[in-house]
Amino acid sequence: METAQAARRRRNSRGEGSRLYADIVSGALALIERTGTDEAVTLRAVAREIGIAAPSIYAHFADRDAILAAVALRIFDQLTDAISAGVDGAGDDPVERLIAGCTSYVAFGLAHPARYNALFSEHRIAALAGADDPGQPICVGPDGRPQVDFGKDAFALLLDGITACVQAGRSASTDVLGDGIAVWVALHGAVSLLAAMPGFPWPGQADLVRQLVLPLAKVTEAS
Amino acid sequence: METAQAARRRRNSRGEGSRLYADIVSGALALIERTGTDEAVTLRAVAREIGIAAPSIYAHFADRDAILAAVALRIFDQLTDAISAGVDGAGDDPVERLIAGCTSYVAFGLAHPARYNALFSEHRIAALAGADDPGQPICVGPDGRPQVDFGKDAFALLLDGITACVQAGRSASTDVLGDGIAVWVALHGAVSLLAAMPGFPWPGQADLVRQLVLPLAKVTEAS
DNA sequence: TGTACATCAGTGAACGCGCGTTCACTGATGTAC
DNA sequence: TGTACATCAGTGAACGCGCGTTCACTGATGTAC
Repeated sequence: METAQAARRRRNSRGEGSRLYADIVSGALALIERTGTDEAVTLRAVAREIGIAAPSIYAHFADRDAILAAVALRIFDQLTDAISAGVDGAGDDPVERLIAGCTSYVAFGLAHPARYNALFSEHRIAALAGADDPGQPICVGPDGRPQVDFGKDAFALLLDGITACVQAGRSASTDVLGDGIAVWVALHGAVSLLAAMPGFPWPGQADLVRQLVLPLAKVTEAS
Repeated sequence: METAQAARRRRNSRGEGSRLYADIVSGALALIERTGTDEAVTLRAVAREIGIAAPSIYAHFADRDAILAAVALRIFDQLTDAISAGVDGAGDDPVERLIAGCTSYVAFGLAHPARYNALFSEHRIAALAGADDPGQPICVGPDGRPQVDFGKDAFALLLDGITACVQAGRSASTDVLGDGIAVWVALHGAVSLLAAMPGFPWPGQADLVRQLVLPLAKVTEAS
């Protein structure tokens, strides 16, 4: 086990205390990446990682779950960027752009399983009310519990992709939201199950993505 | 937090020491069910739960992961039974039987999220070599790591369901194994994502299952 | 320009807890003679 | 049939560890006068 700790960091100057907020998130992310699981994120481990005393965390986060929620928001940004990059590199055909975005989603999840799992760990959502980043998009769900529009940007990209196919006459979808949910569910299943059962003889990533997305997004043959 | 502990259990009589094996698995399962997560399964917590001293566990399990692996095997049996019951109660139409089995899978996962999550927790498979139940189906995966044919029975039921549709002319599948994998991936995604994001406006379970399974299993209209 | 002071951004020691693991042990029960 | 003994199925105390959390504190820095 890693016992080395970061060199003591320089104290932030006055008015910049909130920079520690970002450092704590980065430290937690580094721990997740290095250990492969968010179980490694404890207050003391994060403090060790970034070279501060453990109680200093309380100035910025109510508890461990608040840290993990902030980490999840950052990872969702990375995921959204990866999808955008995949779509942008895929040329003009709307079906190929949709497939490229979905492939990027699955590739991100399988290339960074620790990060991907951290997105969907238990009780992540309800904990977000504890974080103190004022820019966080916190809202209240239909059941009155605090909720964040987690993954909204990534999901919007998916809906855009299907809509573009419909407009180009390449998808028979009459319910883009419903079909988008089905595609998202299937892609999440692919990442989750392939990561959990690496020994199973899965088909290749690219084949699996096409096999899932084309029927669920109701893609039709090119005219 | 629960501090009560089970009454001290009666010592097993000679030659029946292995009954403690089953009691440990039951205790771990009860902990998972009560707390909602397999993080609650520690050697001491399991010992408290069933009224034994913690070191007694070492006679039957090498470590915590070995317990969780045995628990997962038992849960897979429960899941398989639930699917069978769903299929058996669905009449004669092969499509409806397939849908019923898939619906039972999703319903089991959402009704028992703690149990379902325990099936796919990290590193579950590699740990199985540590359990001492002689009847355990341990084999070696293509990468040389120990592996169990986890969920084999449940997956076989799914393949049977698709095959029956093909034979009745109700599915256009030409690759039952490949399409079965796609359906399984999607069903797993449904359970996993709906459980992780309860605040999202998901469609109803029955609708979602049909939406996923009918296209992925290449089900055709009734003639 | 000097200086007292309030505030910010943390520190360091200590607490009590549950954990995995070890060790020597105990007491019932079956078995060899 | 009796009895010594080996074995089985555990126990109970103790260890060292990392954890969350508390408390009083420190030292640099900006600001009012």
